[in-house]
Amino acid sequence: MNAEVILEGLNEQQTEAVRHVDGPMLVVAGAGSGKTRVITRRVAHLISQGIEPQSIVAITFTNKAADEMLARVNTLLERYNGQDVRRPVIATFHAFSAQLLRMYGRSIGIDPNYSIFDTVDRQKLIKMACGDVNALPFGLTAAKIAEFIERAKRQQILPDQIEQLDGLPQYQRPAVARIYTRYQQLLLENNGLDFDDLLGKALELLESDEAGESIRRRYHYLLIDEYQDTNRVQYLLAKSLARNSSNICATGDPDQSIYGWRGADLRNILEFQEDFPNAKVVFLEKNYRSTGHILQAADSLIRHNVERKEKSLVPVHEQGEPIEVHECDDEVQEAAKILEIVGEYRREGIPLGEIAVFSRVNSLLRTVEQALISADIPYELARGVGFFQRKEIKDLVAYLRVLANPDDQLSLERIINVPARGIGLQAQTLLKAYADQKQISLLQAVSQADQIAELGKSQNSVIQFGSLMAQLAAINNESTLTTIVRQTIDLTGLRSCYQKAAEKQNRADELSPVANLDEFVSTAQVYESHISPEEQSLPHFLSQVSLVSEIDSVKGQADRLTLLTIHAAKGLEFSVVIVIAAEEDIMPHALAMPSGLEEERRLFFVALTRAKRRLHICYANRRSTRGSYRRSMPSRFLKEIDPKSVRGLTLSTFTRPARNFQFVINARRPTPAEPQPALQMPRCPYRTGQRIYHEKFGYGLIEEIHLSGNHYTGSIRFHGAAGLKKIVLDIAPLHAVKED
DNA sequence: TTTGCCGTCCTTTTT
DNA sequence: GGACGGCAAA
Repeated sequence: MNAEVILEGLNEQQTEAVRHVDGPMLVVAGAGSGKTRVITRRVAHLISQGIEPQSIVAITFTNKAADEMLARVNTLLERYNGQDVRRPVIATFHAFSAQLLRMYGRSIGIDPNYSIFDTVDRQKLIKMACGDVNALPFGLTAAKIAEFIERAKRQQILPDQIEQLDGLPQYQRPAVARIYTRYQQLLLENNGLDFDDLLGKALELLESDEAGESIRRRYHYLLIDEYQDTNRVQYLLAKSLARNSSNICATGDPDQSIYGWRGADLRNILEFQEDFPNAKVVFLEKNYRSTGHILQAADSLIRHNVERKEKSLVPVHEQGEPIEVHECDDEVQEAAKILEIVGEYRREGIPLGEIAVFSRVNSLLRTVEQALISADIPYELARGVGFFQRKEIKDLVAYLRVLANPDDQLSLERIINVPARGIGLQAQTLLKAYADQKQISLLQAVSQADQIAELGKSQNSVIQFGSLMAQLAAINNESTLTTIVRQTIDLTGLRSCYQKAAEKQNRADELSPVANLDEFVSTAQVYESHISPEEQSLPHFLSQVSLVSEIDSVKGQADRLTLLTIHAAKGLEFSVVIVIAAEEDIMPHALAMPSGLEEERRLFFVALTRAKRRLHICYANRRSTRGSYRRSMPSRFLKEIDPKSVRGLTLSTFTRPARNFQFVINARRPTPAEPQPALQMPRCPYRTGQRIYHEKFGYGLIEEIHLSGNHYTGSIRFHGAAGLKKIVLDIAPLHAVKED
């Protein structure tokens, strides 16, 4: 056995981390310091030391990272001993938890065929719960309630402890607690788990005597990447898993913590040494990714964070070119600028796959997308409405979910009349009542349709549907995955129904629903050919489908430009990076402020450090959002970057004599409940060109006014005022101006 | 039962 | 400016 291959090309600190075998270790790895390399090498190293691959668990942040790591470890091991070895477990927290629950869940009362309920399913269930407990807290939508429940679960708050949940108004707590309770019941009845349940139940499992111990006996070496983005439950999960062995290796970078809103707790990484007192700590500070200027820019930016452990980025590459900032009039010009920049690099021979465009928000990427389409530049976008969110795919998956988990009533309700087969709302209500009364599942009620005379005209349809499901269940028992999927598409009539719809609209492009269904078949095929026989069950496949994210589908093709949100860009690198919309209210985002300033800064830091050689940042002076234009100001972060490493930023960018202020006039449209007058906006008491006086900012000129929803917005130009503020103009008394 | 139209609401980031 | 829910008509 020759360990040289595994340690080849590593620096001193990296080698130290890779060679560490037993006991806790924390690797604090700056951006671009070869962290992934260290983890993969360490896995290979452990195996080379005779440790059983199956006893190693490596937790990654995305499925994509997991796949890549597995591929890299395999390559290393092939080079190392030339033969196939059994694989370590490399997965996300969610996927790993899902697998544990499938293997051991029975011991805590979880049926291994459970469905995983995603955000959309969850909302539907919340709505049902609201109806069931007869509560709809004022001003809260199902989505908001779902968010509160999600947060409660992440903090391990049960319904009767709801008072511990902050952010929820006192008077709404009882109602939310009741909805929460009912929601959990509904999940149980559906034999379903939501994303947070996967983690929570896995923790419960690990804390149960019998299963917990056998899991700990099975996994001896735990590696966790992106440790700075773990939440409380994940942290407890890690601690519990490593309880006996203490073989936990956490890697991460506090400066790249960008998931606070999802419950990530920076303390987990900052207090690692207190949790594991004898932990070895390794710092990786040499940056192998970016040029000096890019690092200088990123470093000077992140130094503005107060809550931070001081750390440096030491460049090994040359200075390179300064980063470039581009001022644009509006988003159209910004898009043109992107095309110009991309065109230049292409002429230099840089492949499109080495170039990426980042945005703080998804919506702005769609504007860029339009420009790329018209310029005929191939691109890849982690889209908001991903493949698995498409209607036809969700329909198909719902069928499969019912097959795998007959208790999944939610999915059954989705497809009972899709394609339309004459089982309307009335028939469905009858069936549900029948099921309730007989204490059976909805699917069982369907199979007994011949005994429900009240169904009347629909009875025959329901009977036919019942035999269809029985037929599919039989196929499910005796066929391979791909066959099941294919047969489901054909026998249920999904194919023909979408085919007809397509013919009607006369659109047979590659994005057609039918093509998507076929695409799903090949997904199943790929899955089947890559996965070990014992994992080829339908539930297993479906949980994988539920846990994939948009970023997982980004393939990084050599001939395509990549469009990403900054969050999705984490962990990736590109030769050329173009960051768009570096503007106040977008980056930092208005909704994250003011408490989220440091996380927003870290986000911008992550964006900058993805670039290897060239970095471009664009901002626009005005930008159209939901139909109308709004003034925008360059991001404060641009000011924080060391000017020596920037080109295109002039002093005047931030010190213009006149400032534009956005304003809002509170002018509520009367609600229908009010007797008078008709639904009409009051006339705006201000007009463009009007001069107004503000106590603090002096005289200003109204430049634009437009109606937006229930109020008027626009911008005012004040002379000599500093910084961007939003102010509120009260409609009455006329001309009274208040600061917001 | 299905379809289409209209009003409302929201607009961050994702496993 | 877009998605979704409710409601009315076919």
